[in-house]
Amino acid sequence: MGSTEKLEQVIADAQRQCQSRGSRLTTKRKQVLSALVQSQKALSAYELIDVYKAQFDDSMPPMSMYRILDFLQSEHLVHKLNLANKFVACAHISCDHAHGVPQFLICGDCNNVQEVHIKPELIDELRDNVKAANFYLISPQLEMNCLCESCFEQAQ
Amino acid sequence: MGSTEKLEQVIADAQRQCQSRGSRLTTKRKQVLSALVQSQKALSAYELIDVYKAQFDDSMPPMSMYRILDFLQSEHLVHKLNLANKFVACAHISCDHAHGVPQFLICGDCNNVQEVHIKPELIDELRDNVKAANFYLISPQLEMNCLCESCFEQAQ
DNA sequence: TTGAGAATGATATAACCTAACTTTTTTAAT
DNA sequence: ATTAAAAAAGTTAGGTTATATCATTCTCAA
Repeated sequence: MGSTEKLEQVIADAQRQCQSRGSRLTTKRKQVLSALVQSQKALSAYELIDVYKAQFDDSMPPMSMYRILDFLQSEHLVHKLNLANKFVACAHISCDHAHGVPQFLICGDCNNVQEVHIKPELIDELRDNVKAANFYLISPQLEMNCLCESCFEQAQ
Repeated sequence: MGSTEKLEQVIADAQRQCQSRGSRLTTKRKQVLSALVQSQKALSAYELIDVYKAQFDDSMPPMSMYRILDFLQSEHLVHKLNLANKFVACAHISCDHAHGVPQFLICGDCNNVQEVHIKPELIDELRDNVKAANFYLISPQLEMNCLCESCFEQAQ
């Protein structure tokens, strides 16, 4: 599957998911998601504004971008990486299986991001830690400060 | 042990640790650490400036606060919580055992923080995930979005 | 077709963080 | 004690990230 078809597939799936949840993937939201899906790395809201400007020849105020990103996060189509204050498209929009807990490997140099899955048993253990401390887990997303292969090699 | 003695103990231990590493826990650094140790919750750099002002009747520019926080982090006396853009004193300054990987449970309502330890086997598994993706782990600190017991009960 | 709610626009500003240069303080060698 | 080097802290300025608030436009269903 070429990258264009893959993008279209992802957008179509996102569209369907929103419909089934009674929310609307408007044109702007679709454009922002599309830009993020195409990006090879995590982007800040302001970087995304620049990409949006370039790609769609239209401006977008920060407020709107943040609102759209909030929406996409609430639909689980986009994740915010707090380690980097940047955003990535969910890597599993077009997957069948239910989404498990994501573990994000973030390259501190180039902001390249890998989204991998975590074994449920592992999550259970983390949950046990939480419970033992009398806390209640809201969202178990994990983010880890890494170097990707090429940045790691350059650092040697 | 009362809270005053505990504080003094922690500061003394921090002092010793810095000395043994050839770094200096200056008066200002000590004051900032002390304020953080006494705080029941995570504080932002600017909140910490206010606390510092109130407690020591002295002002501190943001730049200085960030520098001091950088220093304290490099000495492993303070952790930055990226989920909240806030800082906490390490909960194990006065512990004998080597510091394992911390897992931070952050109450999204009141910013109360619990620092717990993670089983080494669990970290190993997370590391395996990283390795399998051809990434190289830099820092494995985990942060989890939670509610503390009392905020959880209030939300019901 | 019209009214309610959702989405977006516009403006302003708050909150977080760092670069770069200056001054002060500390340390260690003379 | 004196002084040069290094470390810490001060100062100024500005960049990045994020949100509050009110106004306008769009969309959908009654």
